[in-house]
Amino acid sequence: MTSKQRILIVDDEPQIGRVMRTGLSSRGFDVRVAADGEAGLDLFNDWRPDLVITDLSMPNVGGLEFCRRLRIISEVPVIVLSVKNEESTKVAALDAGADDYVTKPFGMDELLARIRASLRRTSPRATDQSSVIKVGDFRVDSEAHEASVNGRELHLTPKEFELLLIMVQHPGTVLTHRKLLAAVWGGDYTQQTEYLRVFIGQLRKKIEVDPANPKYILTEPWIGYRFNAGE
Amino acid sequence: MTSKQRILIVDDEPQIGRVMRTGLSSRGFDVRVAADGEAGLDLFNDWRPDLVITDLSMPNVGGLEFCRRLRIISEVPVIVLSVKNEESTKVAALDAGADDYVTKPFGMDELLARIRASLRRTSPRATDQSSVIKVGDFRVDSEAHEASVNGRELHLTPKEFELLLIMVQHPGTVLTHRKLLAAVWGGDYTQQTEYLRVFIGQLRKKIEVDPANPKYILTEPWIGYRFNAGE
DNA sequence: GTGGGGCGTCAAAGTGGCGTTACGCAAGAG
DNA sequence: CTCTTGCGTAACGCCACTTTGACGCCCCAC
Repeated sequence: MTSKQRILIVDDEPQIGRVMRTGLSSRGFDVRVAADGEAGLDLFNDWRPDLVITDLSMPNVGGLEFCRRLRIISEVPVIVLSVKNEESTKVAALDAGADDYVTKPFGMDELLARIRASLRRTSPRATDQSSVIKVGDFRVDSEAHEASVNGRELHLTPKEFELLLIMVQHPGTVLTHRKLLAAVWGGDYTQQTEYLRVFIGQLRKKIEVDPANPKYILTEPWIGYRFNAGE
Repeated sequence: MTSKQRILIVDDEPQIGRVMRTGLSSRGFDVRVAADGEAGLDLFNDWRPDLVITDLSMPNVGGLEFCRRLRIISEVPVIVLSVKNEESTKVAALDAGADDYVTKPFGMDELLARIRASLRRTSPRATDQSSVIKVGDFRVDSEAHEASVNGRELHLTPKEFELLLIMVQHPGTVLTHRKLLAAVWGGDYTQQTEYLRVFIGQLRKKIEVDPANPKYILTEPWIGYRFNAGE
């Protein structure tokens, strides 16, 4: 699995930092908080985050100065938060190197969308928009419909591919006949377990080292199948 | 001295377009205006601007649909303007591919600062002004609507040309039926895969050495096509 | 020991995507 | 008006994939 995207928050108000930290963490980001510009620059150098969010008004090194100094050492995307809605302030922040300026109060969904937009520019393949799933020995690209095990390319038919896709999306858990059938063939086919017998068999022939003793797709009798990604 | 930076404005309200045109022109930008999404996409292909500003609510192809279709063919920075201040609208626009979202009414200075911030990200590729794309054995001039393979001039119809243009812009990647249809025929034709069968066939007859064994346009069964530009 | 149900395998029959060809229609040129 | 050119549509054969049915194996209950 690709490692989490890192976001550095620079804000001197502890409660705001905490709210944002939990909000962003729950969306799969790795988040750290610095209390002022100095600490922010230090932490940036040590931790090398993928994106920086900073408040404009801070003690010691203010937001503007922070942006300028950060821009000298990095081109990391920066989003500035502020209560000020004056045009001159926005212009100053953007010209200091900020990529975006968001006025408080703001919604978490908007902030997340602006984060996605900024990350899209600098690390196009690393955002959650990416269609590639890596788990264990497997790599599956749901957009290109490509899949591989331990680097070996697989030539899968559409149904085989969808079946594998569901499995890599739920590694380690038991997938019932019903769930698998509904996901691949649609809700009207939840009784047709014979489809699974055939297609699981073909999938095993293509992905297992020894199809007679499967290590990836395990049978859970009377229930369904369990996917073990390896490692 | 490099030539002026080009900005395309897509807006159906003439007076707004005119105001922004004069405002941006006086700051040294080369500005053109398109009245709706269709015209915007056509003008984009011909003129290859460095940045696009679009209104969200337009007749025919709306701002969201415009963003999505533009994103298929280009990574150009896009700023969306709108009177709507709802968070869900902002999120939809940003996730449709917009880089920034500005709520009307807005100040010209702020817009200019946001334009500078967006251009800053892509400015190193300022030579992208050229409308000529060279990749592998292909050379495509989107402004002159000329294309050639290994120096051999191609006589392509408009649809054939647009199809080839999308492909040379995404060499090596899988282009789904849906994407190709949306890019060439528009979002209402994403089911008409028979169009692709016919036009891909005609394109192959014109660009492939052996159309029966294509080396440039490879078919990815059930998914779409992959363009291989050749070394 | 015997029988039944779930599971795996195989192959024939059916379905549907793809490439190809042909034709009708509309728009523009002469 | 006629001719040309490009676009949309339908039909057909080929072939890969899906569906279906048949059969054997294994486990477990009886």
